[in-house]
Amino acid sequence: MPDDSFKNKKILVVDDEERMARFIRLNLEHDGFLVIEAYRGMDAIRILREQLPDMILLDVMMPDIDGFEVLRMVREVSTVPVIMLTAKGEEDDRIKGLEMGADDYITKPFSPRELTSRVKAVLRRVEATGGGSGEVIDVDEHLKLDFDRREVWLDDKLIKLRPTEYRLLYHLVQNAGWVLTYDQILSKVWGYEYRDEPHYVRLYVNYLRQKLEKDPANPKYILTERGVGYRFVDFRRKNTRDDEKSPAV
Amino acid sequence: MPDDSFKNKKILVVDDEERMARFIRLNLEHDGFLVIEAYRGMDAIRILREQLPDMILLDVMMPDIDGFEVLRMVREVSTVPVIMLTAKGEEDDRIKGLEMGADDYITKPFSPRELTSRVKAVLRRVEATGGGSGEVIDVDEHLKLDFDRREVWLDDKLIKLRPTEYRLLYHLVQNAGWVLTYDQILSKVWGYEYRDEPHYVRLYVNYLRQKLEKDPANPKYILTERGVGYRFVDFRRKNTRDDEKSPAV
DNA sequence: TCCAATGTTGAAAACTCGGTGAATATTATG
DNA sequence: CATAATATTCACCGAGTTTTCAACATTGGA
Repeated sequence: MPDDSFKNKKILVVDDEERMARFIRLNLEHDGFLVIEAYRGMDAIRILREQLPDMILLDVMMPDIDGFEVLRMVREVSTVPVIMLTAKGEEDDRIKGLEMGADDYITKPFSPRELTSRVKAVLRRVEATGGGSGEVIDVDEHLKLDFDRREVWLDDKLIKLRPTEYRLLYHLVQNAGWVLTYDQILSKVWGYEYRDEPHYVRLYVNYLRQKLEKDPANPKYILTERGVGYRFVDFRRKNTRDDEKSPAV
Repeated sequence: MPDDSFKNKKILVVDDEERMARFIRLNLEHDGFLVIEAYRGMDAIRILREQLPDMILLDVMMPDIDGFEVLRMVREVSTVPVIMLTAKGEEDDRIKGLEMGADDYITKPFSPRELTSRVKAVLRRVEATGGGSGEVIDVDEHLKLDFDRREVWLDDKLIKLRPTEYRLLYHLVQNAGWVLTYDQILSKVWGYEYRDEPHYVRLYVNYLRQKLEKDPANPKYILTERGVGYRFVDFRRKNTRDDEKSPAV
């Protein structure tokens, strides 16, 4: 069965070796993806903003700006799924990449099959969690979020958020409807090494509630999951109950 | 950074070469994992049921039953994360494994660091995504479970579960149709040092029944197995062999 | 029947959460 | 470069929830 459910997904390939970038592009195009190539980290960031790709394939080893640095810059403005391309045997790179927010990694050299299989797996995973991006997000009639412009509007008033508040809100909203654990929030917003400081999360959730909630004591947007973490209300709620899903026996 | 967050995770190593299994065990134990060895596929399946490991390391190349066959059998009853051990260069094996539901693969030969890195990475990944298979679980027309979202629906009402109740329900449902002993439940839900506190299990089973069962005195979902433990009803095998004991409501 | 295993109740202990304010670090500005 | 403004870290408390613990009631099977 030809799996064209990913047709026209836009994929940005970042690799300084043009031969490799070309190789990847040909394979992905063969499977129906739209592919953009970039040969330097700076280009990648620019293209990310201009083209809003659905995924980034990112080589770790690059001259001027390396893959991790690019990943860091990407993650400042986007949650687009990223697959790192690492050299064989560089376990540290892979771990580091995952900790820094990459979604998966592929070890060079790899086969066309492996490439597309990983790419599709990550897209499926992300799609399932609703990793939308791009437009203004209408949470409800009062609250509107524009992550591209880094703006938060509450009843037509522009709310000023501090950087950490913004990052926290961002991750909560990107996972609206799903519970994020303290661990997850801390490692996404503060960094992996802050995993045992759940206090920060409470504090900043509190800040956000003071700024966004009509009645901060009875929050409507950021809900607490006692003993676990927090979840942003599922404002997308489009009958996720019983859509078709192949039973994975 | 001494990362002992995976301490006491139980890992089943399946490899017909005892030297290799031993090598893996020593390395994993050095990092605080509990390791069980199996040298044949059949043993693996049995141990999976008895010991409920948190992860399986599975050699592909084995005499009587090969790794893929074992993986198939594992996936029939469990979503436990599986890492395949493949020979160098056998790219097809890796792809096949991933497609069959393996979570990662490690190419032989490998270094101790690579081994533990991969194991931890997969555990982290699984932990982050709740380990669920991504589907809403329809127990019956009344009870629906969404472990991804940490939601329990009873007749379209969202049921609030406390963290321990949730963990207990999770493990019971993960093994629906199978009896879990007090020992197994205690070590999964409370930690293995609680093995002689069976009354905790009774207490929390009671809590769950109060919240989920129409008639908590005649439970339909969480069944007691006198002298052994508890069993979540085998909701996946509907209408087959219903003749055992189904008291008319 | 009797007894061990299971179910139920309630109160104490431990922990989580929201909230405040001060100390420290970072960034912007004259 | 010094200072002010802003942001983050950290310590602490009361209220409320969850877990632990113990005591008692009930059940099912030899």
